[in-house]
Amino acid sequence: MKMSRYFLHTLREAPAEAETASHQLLLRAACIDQLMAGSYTYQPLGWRVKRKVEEIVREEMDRAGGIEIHMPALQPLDIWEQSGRADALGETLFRLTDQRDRSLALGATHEEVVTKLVADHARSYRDLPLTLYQIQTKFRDEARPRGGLVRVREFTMKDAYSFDLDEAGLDVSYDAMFEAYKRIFARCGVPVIPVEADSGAIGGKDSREFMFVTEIGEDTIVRCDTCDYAANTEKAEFRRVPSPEAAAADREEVSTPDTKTIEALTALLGVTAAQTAKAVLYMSTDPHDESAPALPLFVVVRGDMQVNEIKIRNHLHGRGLRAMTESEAERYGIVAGYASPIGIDASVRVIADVAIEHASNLVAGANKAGTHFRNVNYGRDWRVQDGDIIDCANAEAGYGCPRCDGTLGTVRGIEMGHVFRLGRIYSEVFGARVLDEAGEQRTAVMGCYGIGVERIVSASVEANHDEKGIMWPASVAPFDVHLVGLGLGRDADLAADADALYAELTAAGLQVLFDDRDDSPGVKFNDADLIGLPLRVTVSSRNQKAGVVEVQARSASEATQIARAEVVAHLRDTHAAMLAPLR
RNA sequence: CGGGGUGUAGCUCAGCUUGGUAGAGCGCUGCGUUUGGGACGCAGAGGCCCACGGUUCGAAUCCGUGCACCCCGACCA
Repeated sequence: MKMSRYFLHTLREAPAEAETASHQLLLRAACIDQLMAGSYTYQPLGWRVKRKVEEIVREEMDRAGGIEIHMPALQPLDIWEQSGRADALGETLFRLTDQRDRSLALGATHEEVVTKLVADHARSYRDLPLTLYQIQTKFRDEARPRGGLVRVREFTMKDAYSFDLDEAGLDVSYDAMFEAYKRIFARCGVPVIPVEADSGAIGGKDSREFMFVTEIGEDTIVRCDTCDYAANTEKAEFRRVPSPEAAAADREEVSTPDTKTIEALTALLGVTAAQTAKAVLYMSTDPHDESAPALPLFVVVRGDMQVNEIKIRNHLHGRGLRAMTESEAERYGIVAGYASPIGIDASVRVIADVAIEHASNLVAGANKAGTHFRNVNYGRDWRVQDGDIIDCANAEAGYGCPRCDGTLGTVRGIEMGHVFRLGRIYSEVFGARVLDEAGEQRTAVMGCYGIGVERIVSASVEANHDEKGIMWPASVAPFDVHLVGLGLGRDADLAADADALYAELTAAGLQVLFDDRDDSPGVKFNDADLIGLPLRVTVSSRNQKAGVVEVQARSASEATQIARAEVVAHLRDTHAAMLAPLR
C-alpha cells in the first residue's frame, strides 16, 4: 500500500479525551476514531489489526474443534424473558420496537439464540460434543464506557458455546477452550493470567477470567505471593488472621457521642479496627418483580474489612441489593451510626462474616444514639440464623492466602476473556436435549467462552509500545514492512528502485506500507515509529550509491545495511523468524 | 445513577475575571527554497465560540436550563 494513496492521518498530539497510552496511540496512529462515547470507527490501519486478531482467534477456535456460525444481532425480547436475563441485564440490554410493535433486543450476547438453535436441531448423542462459536458485534448499553476500546457499547466478541452429554464431557470441552485461550493471547502479544471469577449475569460455576495485568485495569485481582492462587476481588477468598481468643468479658455500655464511623470509634476508644464490628445495612430486592417488597438485611463484618456485595448477592441466590434508606432503618428500629446486631428486630435478616464468629470482645453499636457496647461476643450476645455466617468480606492486600501460608497482594487488570462451566441453565430453559445410547432424554451440559476482540487490540498496544509509538507484535501488525523512501521526488532513478523493491517485497508475500510521500525524513521516521510496523526499510540516494538499503526492526536501537540484492530474502527470513514464536 | 472536570479551527490550546463581534502553534492548500529524525519563506482556506433561553445598545465573555465528552465511584461480560 502506498501511503500517498492511503487513508492514514496521524496526529502529532493526542486528543484530550484519551488518557491511557493505548488509547492515545491508537488515535494518534489513525487506527480508530471516536463517533460517540463507547462507539469507534476502525480506520484502515486499525481494521487490518482487528482482522488479524480475529483470524488468530478463528484459527485457534478451529484448532480446538470449534465450528463457526453467525447469529442475528436483532433478537426477539421473548427469548431474553424466557431465560430470565431481560431482568438480569436490565438497562444494559438495548431494547427497541419494530413497526409492528414487537419488542426486540440487540444481542448483548448469544446464549439464548445458540441454545435454541441446538435445541431445535440436535437430536442424538451422536451430535455431541459440539462447540459452536461466533465472532460478532454485541451491543451493551454501558452506564459508563471508558478507556478507549476497553469498555464500549458496540464491540466485537468471540463467543463459543459447548454442548456435552455430561460433566465429564464438559471438562474436556472446557479444557480445550482454556488451552486455546492461552495460545490466542500469547500469539497476540498480550500476557495474561487466569484468575478465579464470579460468573455474574451469565450464571454458572467455575468461571475463570483471563486478565491482562495493567495499572489502567478496571478490575482488582488478588494474587498470592507464594502459590499461584489468583482471583478477581469479586470472588477472592482469603484466610482470616484469627483474632486473639480471650475469655469473654462482661458486656458494658460506653458513651460514644458523634462516633458513627469505624475511624472515629477506634480513635475515641483506642482500639484497632479489627476489634470492632461494622454494620452495613441493605435492602434485598427481587430482580424479577419490582413490586415485590424489599427485605431488610443487616450485614456484620469486622471493622477492618469491607463488605463484598457480590458474595452477599450470591448467598441470596441473585437477589438485588441496595442501601437501606434512613426512613427504612427507622421503621425497623435501627439507630443509624449505632446499629447493633444485639436485640435487632426479628424481621431483619442478619448475615455475618466468618471472622466475626471467633472474634472476642468486640466493640459494636448499642442501637442507642451516642452509645456502643464493649466486649460483644458472637454466640453469647447475638446469633444469626443457621447458614448465615458466610464469607462476605473483600480480600485485600496483606491478608492470608486461602490456599497456602502466603500473603495476598493486589494488582489491577483488564478482563480479556472469560470461560464458564454453565451447566444446564440454558439447555433446560430452551429444551436442548438429545437421546443417549440407552434411548433416554439427556439435557446438554453447556460451557461458554468469550473473548473481547477490541480489548486484545488495546492490550496489545498497552503491552507493546515505547515513548515514540506502537510496537506491534508481528502477528497482528497492520503491515509487515514499512518501506521508507527518502527524497524520491528529486531522484527518478531512486524512485524507480523504491517502486521495484515495493513490488519485490509484495511478490515475496510481505505486506508492505510504502511511504512514497513527498515529506521530510523526520516526518517519515516519526510516523514509522508511531505506526510501529515490525520492520522498517529505508531507501535513499546515499544508500543506493553504496548498493544497500537500511533495515531496522521497530524494537532495535540501530539499523543494519543490507545489500540491495539480498534484502528481499533477508526481510522474508527476518519476518518469518519474528512470526515463528507467535504461531 | 452519585461526585469532579471540560466544551472556541482537523488536533493542542489562549481569549472569558473587567461584554465592543475571534486568536496562536501544529495540521491543510498554492508557489518557491530545502531533504537522514516532526525544515524555511511568502500567499491562502478553514469557526452558528456545544445548544436553547435570558440580561444588555451590544454576549465566546454575565445569568439560567439543557446536551455532549472525559475522569473517579456505583453498575457491568
